[in-house]
Amino acid sequence: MNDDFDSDTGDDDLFSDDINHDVPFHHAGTLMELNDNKAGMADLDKEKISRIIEEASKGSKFYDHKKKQQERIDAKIADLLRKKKAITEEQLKNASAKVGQIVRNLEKSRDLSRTFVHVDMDAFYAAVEMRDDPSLRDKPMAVGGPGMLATSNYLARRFGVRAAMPGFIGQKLCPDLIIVPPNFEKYRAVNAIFSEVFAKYDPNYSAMSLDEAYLDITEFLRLDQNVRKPSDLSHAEEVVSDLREEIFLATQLTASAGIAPNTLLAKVCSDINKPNGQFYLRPERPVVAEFVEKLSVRKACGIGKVTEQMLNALGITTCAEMFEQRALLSLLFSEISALSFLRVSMGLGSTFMGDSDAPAKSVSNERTFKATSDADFLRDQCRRLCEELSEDLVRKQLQAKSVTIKLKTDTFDVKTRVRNLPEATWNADVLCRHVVPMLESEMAPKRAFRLMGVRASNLCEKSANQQSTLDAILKQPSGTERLCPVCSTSLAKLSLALVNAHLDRCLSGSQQDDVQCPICSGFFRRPEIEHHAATCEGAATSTTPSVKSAPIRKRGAAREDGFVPRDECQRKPKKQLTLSAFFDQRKSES
DNA sequence: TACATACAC
DNA sequence: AATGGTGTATGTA
Repeated sequence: MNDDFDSDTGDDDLFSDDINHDVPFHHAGTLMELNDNKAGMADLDKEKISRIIEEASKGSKFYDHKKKQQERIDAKIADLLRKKKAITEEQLKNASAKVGQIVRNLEKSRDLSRTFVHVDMDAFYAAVEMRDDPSLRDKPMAVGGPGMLATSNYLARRFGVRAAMPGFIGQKLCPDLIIVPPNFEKYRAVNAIFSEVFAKYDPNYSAMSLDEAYLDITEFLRLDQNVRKPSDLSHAEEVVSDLREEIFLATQLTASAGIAPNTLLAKVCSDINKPNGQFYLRPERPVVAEFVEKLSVRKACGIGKVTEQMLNALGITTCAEMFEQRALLSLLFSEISALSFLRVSMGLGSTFMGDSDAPAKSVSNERTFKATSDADFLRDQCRRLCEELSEDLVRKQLQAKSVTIKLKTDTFDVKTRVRNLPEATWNADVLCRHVVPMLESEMAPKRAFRLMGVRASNLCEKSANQQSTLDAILKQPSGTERLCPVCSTSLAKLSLALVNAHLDRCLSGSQQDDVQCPICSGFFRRPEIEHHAATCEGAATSTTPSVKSAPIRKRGAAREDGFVPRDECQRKPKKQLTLSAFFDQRKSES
């Protein structure tokens, strides 16, 4: 058992380890290589799969961009190795002493007293689809669209088909692959069910996405009075086994879990016995030390593809190696990075859970489209993005003091331009007035874009101001031009009650199937709109567009596994309740 | 401050 | 026909 967390002075072999000094870089494999850092993909024919992916990608702009990107990373690595070469023994020795002190302090801060669980639903979206369509159960399938796959079932993974892979590549890897379009309403409903189970074990559980959450079950374990049958399992294991069983009973879906004394380790552990399994890491220092020693650095949350390559170039693949090189790392990387490496290599992680309702720092809206340099299209797109962003801001009761435009060229290069606003706003027109000029100064006759995005930042909570804003609208004498702050349609012809109804609806976010009446701007369910329109049209004096052309308010198309589109992963609508309450109050006043 | 990069999901 | 969207943190100049 290597138990050298305490060793404060650097290892002697730091000085003798010249193995990698002269190796330029050795990031492994081909450019488009399969990412197999994923459950269910350990023992497949990586060579063949990578070749197929490479074949399908070669020559594309995407591929060229990846190549350029990799060249930049290689240059960074070369830089790193040059820096390493320039380090003297003297410097290393000093660094060693400093790092030793930090290690001692970190060690003193180690807390093994709490029990964290990371729960991860197995191939969540795919599992839901298979549950509801038995004909899919014995077939390789994935959830997503032709553009991008959100997740795949375990059969498909055997072919190398995985999340974040475009559908057409998936088809090449697995000609029989069935691609099922996502149904987020359903996934959210399922999530709501097993979230109740989470809440039973930890009312403060922290959801990372629709299929993943952290729980701190310390308190639950303390209070748990259940008499359990004698078994080999520890209390924590029994409890988590129960939790997974409850999830299964409630949803017919399996989950995997990791149990550990901090969130970092719990996350790693949930992957070990996936699918439908759990792994318990006993909260004892030697156990943690041994576990972490063998761990690939890539498994740690926060160490991604690029950092992994840099560490690999330094001869570091495991956490044990990372710990050995702690002095070197403290010289080559920023303080923050070096510290986080050190914590990972010591098996330290967060022992409290992130504030689940921390205020958002930014809100954004972006969309990919067929690459174009058409100025009118781009301006139009820009306006649309601003309008949708505005809705989002109003719904969240946030105003922005800065706005950023993001543009991706047809060659996949990304540019962002930010502008500070004279005053905080959520108004679509104001956003647009600032964003469009930034867009225009990036447009050039030969430059085509494939994505545009708008981001609001420097946010301030606007609950107090909200009242005055809405008051201002509502208090305008009827007959003057009143515009809805959300959808900007004129509310001039509406009675106060109808204005309220409109705002209430607009602010709380309309449902997918709702249709907005082009005449009175009210929202109606599809079955009701025909009837409503007839009456409304009869009452209206001006000529009106046909109901068929009424704007159908649609949420963005949905994906999974992080590509949860707009609004898919929202927190509980706490704010909306207050807002509705506010309107209810107003309605009763009038 | 402004912008780019890395990362998670 | 052809590689996503949302959000946070960090590095750098």
